[in-house]
Amino acid sequence: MPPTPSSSKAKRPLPSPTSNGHRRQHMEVRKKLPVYQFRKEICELVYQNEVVLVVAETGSGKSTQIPQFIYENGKLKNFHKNISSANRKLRLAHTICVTQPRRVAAITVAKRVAEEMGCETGTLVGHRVRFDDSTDIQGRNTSRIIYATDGMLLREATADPLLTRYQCIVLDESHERSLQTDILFGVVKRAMKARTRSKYIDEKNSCSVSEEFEKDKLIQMRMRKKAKELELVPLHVIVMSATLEVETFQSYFPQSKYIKIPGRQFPVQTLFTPDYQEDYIDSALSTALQIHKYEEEGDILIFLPGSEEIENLAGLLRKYLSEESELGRSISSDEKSGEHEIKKRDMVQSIKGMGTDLHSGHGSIVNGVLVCVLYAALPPEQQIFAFQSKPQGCSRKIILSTNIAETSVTLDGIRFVIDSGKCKERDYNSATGMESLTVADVSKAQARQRSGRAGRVSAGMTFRLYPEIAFDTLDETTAPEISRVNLAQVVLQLKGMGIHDPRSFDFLTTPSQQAMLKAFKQLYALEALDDTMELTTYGKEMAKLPLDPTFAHLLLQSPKYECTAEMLTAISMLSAENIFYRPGGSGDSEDSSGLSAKAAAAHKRFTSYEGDIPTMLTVYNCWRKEAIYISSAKGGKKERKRRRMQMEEASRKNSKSSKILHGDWCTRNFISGRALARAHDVRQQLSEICSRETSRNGLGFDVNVSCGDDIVKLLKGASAGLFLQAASRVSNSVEINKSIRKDMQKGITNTGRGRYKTKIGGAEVNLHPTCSLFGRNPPPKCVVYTELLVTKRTYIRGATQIKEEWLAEVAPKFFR
DNA sequence: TAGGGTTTT
Repeated sequence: MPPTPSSSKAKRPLPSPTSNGHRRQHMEVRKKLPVYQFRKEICELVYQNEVVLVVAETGSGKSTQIPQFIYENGKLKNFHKNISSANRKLRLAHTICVTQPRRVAAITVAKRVAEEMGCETGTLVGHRVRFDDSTDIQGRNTSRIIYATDGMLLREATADPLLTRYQCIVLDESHERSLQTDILFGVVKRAMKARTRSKYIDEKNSCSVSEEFEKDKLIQMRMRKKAKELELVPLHVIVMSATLEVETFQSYFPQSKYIKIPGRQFPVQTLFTPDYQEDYIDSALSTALQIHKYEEEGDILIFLPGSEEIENLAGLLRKYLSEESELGRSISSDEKSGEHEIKKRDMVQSIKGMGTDLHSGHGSIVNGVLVCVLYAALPPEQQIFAFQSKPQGCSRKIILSTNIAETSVTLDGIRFVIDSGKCKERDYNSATGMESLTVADVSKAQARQRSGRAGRVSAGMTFRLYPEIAFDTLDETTAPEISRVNLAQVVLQLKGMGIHDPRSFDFLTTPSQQAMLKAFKQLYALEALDDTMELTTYGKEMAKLPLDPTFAHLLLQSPKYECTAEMLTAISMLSAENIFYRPGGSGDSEDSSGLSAKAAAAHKRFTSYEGDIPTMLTVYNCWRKEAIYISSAKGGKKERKRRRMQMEEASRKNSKSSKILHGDWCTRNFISGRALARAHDVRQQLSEICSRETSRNGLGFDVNVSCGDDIVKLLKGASAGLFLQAASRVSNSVEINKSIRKDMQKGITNTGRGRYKTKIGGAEVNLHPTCSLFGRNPPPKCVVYTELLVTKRTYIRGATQIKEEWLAEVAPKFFR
């Protein structure tokens, strides 16, 4: 059996659950996993210690097996002998919660474990992710092993900081150091300290003396008292990590014990280039062609930083593969016949039944090689080529991917990895408050992770497009996300949990004080915090919303401007991934350039003169009017089947009307169906929270208040919500006139310029080309925006036109 | 005028 990382467990064909025979079969498979031999040792460690660190490489089976060992061993349950029968009835602290950084992993691993245990998902084993909670279907509290996203457990901790339901928390994939996992570390430690029966050694006690810190100590004492009253059993924590970063975790949990479990990987030979490469695209191209020429079989995975590089290289590969083969053929025939003519023939064949009319370029075979691209912004229909097995007549697959293939998805059959050594990295400058996304060197850990992708099916090879001395200079690990983002939402979240001073929160890696301060300032400006940095009533409302503070404020301002229904839609759409699908590509194939024109034309009908907020409304409203969609957000298999039938029925009924199915509507309009569906789900969740009574932890306002066609109300609402992010056009007349004259000479009539200066901060920014205002002539004098990001230039996105004088009206404290 | 890695509530 090849080693398989956790997230793909459920993809393997499995016998159907429930029968004893099948359970036995599963048992055989389980016994072969490296982790199985350690089951007794693991259980003993967990039983005797409150924190256990498990270091296990890919393919050990840790994610699926360890929670089952703990459950089956049952020793932890013995703690319950000591608790009162009343609490036993409450079923407190019976459950094991395993957190995952990604939704898909939580769902698929839960499914796999349920199959191994011979039950349906949602019974003994369940998953809990946003919009999809299988543990909620058959009455609460049935699941004893819950796989949840770490964000979901974090939300739960807001209402229940003691994590009363759980006896054991397993923090999986800790080495990834995602924002949510990192916060969860502190939250779990807090609950553990309150529930422990032994004295907790607190290494942080001596270093902080702030008043808030004293308040936090008081709260900790109260939590301890409550835990005692509830007779809560001690909380056991298992930290699972794939790489050896034990020291970091051990100094964080000084009382922890640690166990190392071998993984199951085939050996991967690593090759470096002798010198630094000037152009990694060119270098990747020749490496891939050489592998293809000299190596018998095995698929190739190439890691590149972004979609642009990927589409470029894909175009080059297709071109060279067809030409080289032709060239090779003509040279060999040349030797015999002396002919020099290189025949040009169309070598590109479409795979029947796989491609859509739209994007056949992505799934095409060139001389027996399937070149496919993979990045998150690519619609799922386009991504499938990378996952499907090779079609007939195809001997090799070359996949070009971003770091999505590092952790988020698994690809089968990879024997060769080509690593550019580059990735796009998000960073945050707390001095300017600007986020950036730029090409950076990968870390050693990342490079190893990439190499590992070649050793899943058999021994593999990895080709690093940089010299070994360059590898030695790389950072050991990537900086944790918490040190690279705007912390406003983190601070709001911690405040919402009743942590008075987030600066003294027990972080695994404490973010910079400057970044913290910046977040405080932003929240203060939004009036979420008062002069004493205490959460205001308004701040408490903001914390109830699963949104960035900017969007939370935008939504909470909407009732005042009578545009709640509209803002709900706009925020849901803007906080989703890219709604508009723009077929990428180098433009070297006619196919792709024609497609981007088609997409642009399709998008044009949604474009509003006033900018992105009204544009998003138009897309959503058109979709509601023209497409048939039934949400599949909640419910199990049966429920989904029922909904699908409902949708087909609706489609039949609507056959006479102009309504079409969701998928067709999205394809026709070059809209990402997944993003739109998600936006719809987000909208439903937000409006549920908004309309729920305040006594039930809601916000208690009418979500149906609409401004109708009164766009001024909407734009004023946008001004009030986004006043911190306003910018006015740079009107350097000399400069503008010069460029207009130049354009006129070139015959360009569209002389609109989208250059702005932010009202607060005074940064020079540009309208991002994906803004609906991009290209408007003349561009608006003043805009508000939802995002500011530095890539090749400093861009604002989500821009909407406002009137400058409104700012004084909506935020008099800031503008006069 | 010219373009965004990945994730989550």
